[in-house]
Amino acid sequence: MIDTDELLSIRAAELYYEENKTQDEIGTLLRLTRWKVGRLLAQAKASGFIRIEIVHPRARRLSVERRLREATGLTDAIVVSSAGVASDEELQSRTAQAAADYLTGLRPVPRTLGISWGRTLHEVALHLKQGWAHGVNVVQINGGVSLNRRAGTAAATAVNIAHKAAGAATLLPSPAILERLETKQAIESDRAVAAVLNLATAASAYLFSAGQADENSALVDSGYLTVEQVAELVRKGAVGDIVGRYIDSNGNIVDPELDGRTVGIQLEHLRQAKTAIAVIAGGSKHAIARAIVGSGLCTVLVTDEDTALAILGDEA
Amino acid sequence: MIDTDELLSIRAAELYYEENKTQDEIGTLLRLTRWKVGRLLAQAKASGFIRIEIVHPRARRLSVERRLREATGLTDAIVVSSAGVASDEELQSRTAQAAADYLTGLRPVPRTLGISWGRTLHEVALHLKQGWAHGVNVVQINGGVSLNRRAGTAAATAVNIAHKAAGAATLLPSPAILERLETKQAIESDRAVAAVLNLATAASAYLFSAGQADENSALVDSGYLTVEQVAELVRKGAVGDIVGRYIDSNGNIVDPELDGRTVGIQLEHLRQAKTAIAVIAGGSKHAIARAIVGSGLCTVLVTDEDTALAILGDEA
DNA sequence: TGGAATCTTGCTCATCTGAGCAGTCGGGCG
DNA sequence: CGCCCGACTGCTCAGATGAGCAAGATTCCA
Repeated sequence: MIDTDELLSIRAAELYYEENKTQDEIGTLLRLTRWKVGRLLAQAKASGFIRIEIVHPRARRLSVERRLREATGLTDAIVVSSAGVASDEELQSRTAQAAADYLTGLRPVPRTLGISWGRTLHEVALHLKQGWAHGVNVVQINGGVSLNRRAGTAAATAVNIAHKAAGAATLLPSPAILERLETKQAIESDRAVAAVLNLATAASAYLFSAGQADENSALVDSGYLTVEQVAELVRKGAVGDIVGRYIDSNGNIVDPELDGRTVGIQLEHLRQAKTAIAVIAGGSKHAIARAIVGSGLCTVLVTDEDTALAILGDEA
Repeated sequence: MIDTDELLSIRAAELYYEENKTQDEIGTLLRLTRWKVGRLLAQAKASGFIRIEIVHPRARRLSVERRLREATGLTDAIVVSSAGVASDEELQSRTAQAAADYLTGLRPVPRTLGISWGRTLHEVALHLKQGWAHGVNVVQINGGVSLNRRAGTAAATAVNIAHKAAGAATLLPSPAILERLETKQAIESDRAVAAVLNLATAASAYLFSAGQADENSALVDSGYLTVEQVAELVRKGAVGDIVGRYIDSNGNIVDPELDGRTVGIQLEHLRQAKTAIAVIAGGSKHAIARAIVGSGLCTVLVTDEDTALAILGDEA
């Protein structure tokens, strides 16, 4: 009987959703009352036999967002759908778009926005529309790329975002990581750099991404770290970096010595920020995303469905 | 504006389907009238952004069935959903189940059912429930397996189906293909064999599957044909076999000489049958399925979604 | 076997939704 | 400049649907 009911609910669902017949008609066809049909349909939905998917690059997964907010205490969560996505690039592009949308709708509009740099942030900048805000000043919160061909992308991102919001960009004129602690301290005490760091500390909102801890890290690409150094960090428990600082799965600094040579705001500062928006997408960033959210490094997370589910622990 | 509308329709769809809010509530949230929301939703559906799938082993695709009936003139078409299917075995099992269901519901109940044999038919027999009908006699319509370890499955299938319907099974005591034409003629003129063939010709309904033309064919497995012989048939245009007879994509016999040595009812007879149910599943049988349906060799097709779409020419 | 507890069924009623229609807006053309 | 056509909007109204309820069926013990 229970088996018969299940089969009936499937037949009813077919007629209802595929043939869009009315519950009444289905009742006639299946020799049931329309109430029974309604109940079968409800049962089919409850059992998860009916899957409704919104297939669109800008579709979000509100139910996952809600679960994330409830499970983690995030102020806000934006989860883009992975439905019908072929490549990781597509996923990152969708997520960047969503971050741009979120930033555009953010109220109150931040007077000063602290940003990191990287491929993701660059893409967010691209997706922002001219005039997305008026008079938002942008300040870099960690040392930029300056060692090789990538020189300038960090600056470009900040300038781009500021420009589109009719605001000014303040760049942090410093490498991300210095070789010697003394050099780092010297740079930080330089008046120009110190001023930028002060501004960064006073930002009304932060926007940043994160990097996975492997040979494809942006810090390796930029020449700040070697593949071997990253491997060593992984051995020590690193899952990825955020504003240039490597953390483990609990959100703790993995290598204090290295961290001491890294220029930018402190993680503690991010933890206390009122608005800290993390934008993280892609299969390789599940671990770092989980670490960031788990240790309260952001108040808002913009990510893709798979990453969100990984954070929630629903391995699918 | 058109872009804005699309985005709005996605937002509305999220709220409607994921959060199941009422159109009214969505209207309030999005600052729209509820009629506008209704229209956005309709638009989202029409644009195909909303995909509703019924995920269940016994789910059917009624819309595809209808298209198939209309496009081919089949009396009936049963198409099982491929949603969430991992393996070809799963697909074949679902299809066999559907065939069993169809047979059980078939009206008028056939007095005599002519069947072929093979993995698919065997599985259909397994899925039939004890007492699926009362007093249906089963007769084999083509020569059975008898050369090797598989001996007996053909007979078992027929006996099983008949037994579960409280009827009698009549076996065709002959190999499928004979080496010499004379032997075949001799066998056919044997009184016992001729009687069975007569009975087969008079069956009120037929149920059969089909085999693809490659080295995995059941006829190769059973030792009736060698891999080389099948390869040769393919060269001549064979796409598969039905009741032991190889046909090309137009439904014509590929090798008349071979066909002359094959024991069983004629294809012409199947073409004229009032009820001829073909059960065909799996990616490797698209070509033979298309040939059978295209040349009117069956009046009812039970198959999987992918095969059905292949027949319709919607390469997905 | 009796009887209570639970589940199922068919119903009423309130709400939700889609079809169709008239008023309104905007843009193109005389 | 004004008129007309088409698209869009908000509405009425009827049909479709879900919540809640009471009666009937079923189960499960004692």
